Order: sequence, then structure tokens, then C-alpha cells
Amino acid sequence: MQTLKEILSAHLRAAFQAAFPGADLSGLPLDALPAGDEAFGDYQCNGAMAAAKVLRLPPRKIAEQVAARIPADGLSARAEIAGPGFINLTLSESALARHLEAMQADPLLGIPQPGAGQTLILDYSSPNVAKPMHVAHIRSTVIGDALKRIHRALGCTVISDNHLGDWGTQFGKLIMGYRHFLDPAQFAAAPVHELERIYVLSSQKAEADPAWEDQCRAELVKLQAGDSENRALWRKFMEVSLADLARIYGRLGVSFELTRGESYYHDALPALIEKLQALGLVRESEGALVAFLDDEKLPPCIVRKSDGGYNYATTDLATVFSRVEEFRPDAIIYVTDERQQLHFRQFFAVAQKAGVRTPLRHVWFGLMRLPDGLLSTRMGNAIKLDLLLDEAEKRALEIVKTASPDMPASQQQAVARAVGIGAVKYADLSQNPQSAVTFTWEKALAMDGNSAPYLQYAHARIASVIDKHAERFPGIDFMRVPLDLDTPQARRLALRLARYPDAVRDAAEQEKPSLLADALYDLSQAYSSFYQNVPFLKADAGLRESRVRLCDLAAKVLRHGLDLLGIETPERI
RNA sequence: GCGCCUGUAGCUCAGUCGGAUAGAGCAUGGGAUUUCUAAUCCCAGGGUCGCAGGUUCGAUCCCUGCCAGGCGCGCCA
Repeated sequence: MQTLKEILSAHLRAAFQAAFPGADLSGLPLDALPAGDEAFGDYQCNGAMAAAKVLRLPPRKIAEQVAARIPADGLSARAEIAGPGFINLTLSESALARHLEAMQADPLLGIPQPGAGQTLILDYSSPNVAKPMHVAHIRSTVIGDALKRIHRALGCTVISDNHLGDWGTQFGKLIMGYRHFLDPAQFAAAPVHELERIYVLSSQKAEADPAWEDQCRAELVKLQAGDSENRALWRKFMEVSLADLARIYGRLGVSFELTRGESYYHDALPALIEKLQALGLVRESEGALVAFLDDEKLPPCIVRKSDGGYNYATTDLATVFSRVEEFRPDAIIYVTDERQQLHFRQFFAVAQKAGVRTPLRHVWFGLMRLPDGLLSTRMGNAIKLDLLLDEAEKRALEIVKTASPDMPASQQQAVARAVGIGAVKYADLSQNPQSAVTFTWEKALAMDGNSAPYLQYAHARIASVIDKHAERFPGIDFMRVPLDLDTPQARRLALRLARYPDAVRDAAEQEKPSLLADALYDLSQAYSSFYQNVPFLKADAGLRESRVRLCDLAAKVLRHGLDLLGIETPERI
């Protein structure tokens, strides 16, 4: 169904056209926007000011002409002109109520389906294997997973692919480390931690000792050339790493349609190089094979190293060809940190020259750092993701125990998991992805204010209201009573609910889950205020059902929205 | 040196194609619970939007310069 904003915007456009028939108004911002201040109305249009130059008329004059022609279908009760030429729209209460009832009856909750028929490949998380996940890895994972869910909600077919770093330089260092530093007992007990330990040792030695570094490189070349001993070690590393990753993804509730690491494309690399050569896109330079991108004003892109090995750009190119051929996607989106912007511009340029027509988009996010510097495995100051999640669940459990002492212990545990993990994910998702994140325990574990637990708590209170209504008034179906937005709090809540479908679409268009998180937080605040100040179950029959019905829609939207962020909504907290 | 990004309340951050009196959370101060879950609600204080110009009826937003910080710039990913 159409969103409220779409309906109002269409009305405004029609009114502009009717008022100024010959004029070319395309490209002007004539849309309805949520009013900046509720004192001005529900939605506003700033188009009259923008049109003033084109029409060469005073904006207030234009606004008057337009306001007089807004279709009278009962949706907007008032259109008023204010200031330099704002058109302020106030909706009729009953029309707003009918719109919400339609949303409530729609299994899609009124979310439009612009993505229907489209296939999207989403590449995110993509950790290097043989290293434990640290708090910084959560950004790509959680943002990517939310984008997948959001695009799906808009009708897209989304294939998520975890493009593991399972074939790169670290394996040379790991193989050397394994042979020289391994503690077998530790490896048996906590394999990935032991791999990290020997990796750090081996890397540090490589920095100090060029001979060691050369040996690491040689072991990598042997591995990539198919040496059986190194391949066996690689398989061992992969086995323990994949098991550990699966466990972490399970905790986070994140899943992938495909997990194709760099190694998956290894056999395709020589043919890819031949193809690039045949197209004349690459040439030898200082022993390496390089694509020069002078026309694009980009630095050269190496596709084969002077030692004959391949790098990131090579596998990325092989990957894009494979994906295009196998899935025929309408777009491929890569979610990585900001440091890779240049790499993606180079790689996209080469891919285009090599004939890739599929739109490729790089969605980057800001680095996560600690208050006193960058997180780094090598520097050993990285905080393990498991530790963060453990702490979050622990703190959530304390809260659940005090809030719901009578709840069975197993349920308390389950709620604490949902709340703790939700808090950590939300801390990341609610922030503009592109701003840098300074990790603090306080922020990552926030459980009041603008946080997942606040939203989950609001939802749980609604669920409880609905259950109590069924208990106390058995046989009364609130869905048969029309919505009545009879208080300012109800009206405010109604407007927030009506904005939800637009928020989902905005989040997808801008690839920013934070826009959805913001809208949900706004909604929860409106709900909490409604809940605190307007009685439901104690209201008179009729009004009571109408209010419970509004609660029901709020619960549905919260549950749906949090699900799009990958956050669970327990029925009780 | 070149490129990308960031600079908004004490702290952490929003700010919708340029729009009305720049908003939240945390922290601080005050108030609300015989009532549907107080992880809540209501109220208050707190700002030269890094600095200086420019464009515009109107700039936190666009342009230029400067200052401060982060990241990147052929064989890492």
C-alpha cells in the first residue's frame, strides 16, 4: 500500500500542477515532510519557496494557490500557509485512523514493495579466519545483516555472502607459527585463541626478522600452489575457525545464504588474469601485473604480485564475475570499513572496464576505535566479541532478575540473552554508520534511554496490556472497534506509526539502519508517553478497545522494526 | 604532497532533496507509583553548530580558505 507521505506528496504534486498548468515543476522538492514542530501541523511542504524562482511569483502567493487545490478526499483537514510560504497540513483524525487500520490489516504493515523482482547480493562481515572476532567486527556484521533484512522487507531477494578472508597472507604466518610456537594442549582446548597467539608471535617475528618474513611468504606460495602438507594445515585452521564463527553468528542471530571465502575463487584466478590480459587492461610493471587507471584518475591496481601470488583485487574481480554469472543480480553491495574506499573505487573501475554492467556499491562505515587509539589484533588491545556479549548478557540478567523475580530462571536467561545482545547490536545500529565509533563499555552496554532494551521494554509492556485485556474482557475483540485518536498522546503515536513504512524505505535508500532505529525510538517514546498518561484497561468500554487496538499496532510495528534490525522482542521482560 | 572522512550541549550522538524557536540519550536539579511492568513518565538548566569569508529570501547543511583530528595513497586486506 501507499505510505501516508506518498499519498500526501501525490496530492501536493497534483495541486501544484493544477495551480500552474504550463509550468515545469519537475525536480522541485514538492513532497510532504513530517512537520518540524507539531504546532505547525502534521506534515509540511516547502515546495512553494523552491518553486518561487521557476514561477517568478512570491512564495506565499504560490502556497495559497496550491493550498486551495489540494484534493478534498478527507485526508487533510486543513492546509495553512505560514511564514515565507510553508504549506502546513493537518490530517483529519478519522482519516489518520482509517489509514492505520489499513496498515494493521496489511501483513506487510503498509511497507511498499519497490524491490519486488530485484535480486541483491550483500557482501558483509567477511572476517579473516583463524582470528577470534573482536568488537570491531561487529559493525560490518550487524549493519550488513540489518540491511539484508531491510531490503527484504521492501520486496528484494537478497543473497548474503560471507566473503571470508581465508586465503591471504596470514596463512603463511600461521603455518610458520604453527610449526614453531604451537602449544598442543592450548590448541586442543581453545583452538582459535591459540591460533591468534601464534599468529601474533609470528607477525611480530616477521617484523623484526626479514628471513622469517620471507619464509612465511614462501609457505603461503606453497599453500596456494597446492602443497599437500600446507593444505592439510589450512584445512585444520579452517575447520576450527568455521566452527567458532558459526558459534558467534549463532549468538548474534546472523546467517548467510552463502559463505564463499577467497579460497572458493582460487581456481578461477589464472583464467581471470588471462581475460584481463586479452582485454588489454593490464600490463607488466616492476614484475607485477597492473591495471593502470589514469583515465579514472586513480592509482594503479595490482592484480598479480611480482612473486606470482594474487591479492585482494584479484579475488574480488573473480568474485564479481562469478556472482554476476551465477545469480544475475541487479546490484552488489559491499559493506566494509572506510579504509577500503580507494580499493573499491579501483576494483569497480577495473570490473567495469572488463564488462561488468551490474551496479556495484560500496557501503562503508567508520572505524571503531578505543578512547586511546585503534583496535588491533597485533597490538593486542582488541576486545573479544565474546567478552562483550558475555558482559552484556550478565548485566541484562541482573536487570531481569530484579524486574521479574518470579520468572522461571530459564526464561530469565532467554530474556537476558535477547536484551543483552540487542543492546550491543543497537548501540552500533543506532549510530550513523559513517561516523567513527569510539568503543566504550558504557555505550555498548547502555540499557536505558535510546537503547534496544528501552524499545524491548516498551514492546513487552504492550504485550502485557493485550494479554490482560484478553483475561479481563474475554470475548471482546478489540479489532472490531474502530481506532479513535482522542488524546494528543494517541495522535502523536498514530503519526509515528504512520511514518514507519517511510522509515524502512529511507533506511534502504540511504543504506542506513540508523534511520530505522531513530524512527523506532521516536515511536517508542511516543508510546511510552501514551502508556504513562492515558489509561487503557480502566477506560470505558469501546474507548478501551480502541486504545488497546492502537497498542496492538504499536506492538506489531515495534516487533517488525526490531526484527529488521536483527533484535529480538521478548513478550515479557 | 594528493585524496576521502570528521569537528554540533559537560560526555556520547541525531539533525530528513538548504527551511520556522538546532534536537535526543547520559550526567545534573526538581516532580510523578493504593492504578495497564518506574529499564518508565513529566518539568528545568545547559549551544559563538571548529574559525573566517561567499552564494541565498533563508546556511549546521552548498562553495572557498584556514585550524584540529582520523584514514588512505603498487605488490596487506
